[in-house]
Amino acid sequence: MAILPNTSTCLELTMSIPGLPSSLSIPSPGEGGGVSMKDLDINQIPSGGEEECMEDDDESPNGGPPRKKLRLTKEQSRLLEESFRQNHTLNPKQKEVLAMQLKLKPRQVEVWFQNRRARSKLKQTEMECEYLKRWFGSLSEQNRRLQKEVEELRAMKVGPPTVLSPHNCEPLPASTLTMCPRCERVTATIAVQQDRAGPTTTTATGTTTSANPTLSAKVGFVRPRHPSAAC
DNA sequence: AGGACGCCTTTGGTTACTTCA
DNA sequence: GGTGAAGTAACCAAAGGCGTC
Repeated sequence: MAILPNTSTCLELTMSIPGLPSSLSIPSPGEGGGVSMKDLDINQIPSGGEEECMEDDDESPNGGPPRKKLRLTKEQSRLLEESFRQNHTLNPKQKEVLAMQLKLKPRQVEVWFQNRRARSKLKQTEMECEYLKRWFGSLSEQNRRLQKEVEELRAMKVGPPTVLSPHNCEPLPASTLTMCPRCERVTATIAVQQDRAGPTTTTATGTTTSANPTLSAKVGFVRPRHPSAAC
């Protein structure tokens, strides 16, 4: 059975649905019954027509009837979601069972899982994108603060921070600061020269502190969500 | 080699919403 | 202001190609 697509009106089914009488028309929203297209379950199988849902007539190689659009029922979606929560992939047996349960073809279940995985991944990517944006924002802010601090230090005519070698405590050029590839923290030792208060030497694996808060130099940053607490 | 499977991209149908006469 | 047609965007099932095992 095939109903010619009728895209000009929503009052009639615009696709052929196995098991659905061809004369079936759907009242528009507002018409008697108050059933909207969205509420209407076009896959609802009329009594006696269940098997036809699995009818293998939608493979439309060249020349065949136009592809049909299936809309899963709420119950089917719910069950699929439920089983997706338990397992993101199905083995053939699970697929078969689920398909039987849902009165769908195994291929349909397979496709649903495929699309569902894709949606999950998209969502995940979007979340990561948001996270990176926020991280970038906080780094920019941190950078801005540090620049400001540098300005302040320069204004106070304080010499540049001296980095001491962890081995012999000899001063190192700042360019030899190394960053841990894993946690991205600077691991050099930093001595901040201070007027009057004398040098404050700290290990700069994270933040340095100083008696004078305005002279504290934050070196490196703690990347959020780092898997391990310590380097 | 070839079959099964998953991923990716694209296609096409449906629906909700907006605009305009 | 209410109404219906046309246009548009978003969503999603499905197809097809490709890589991997």
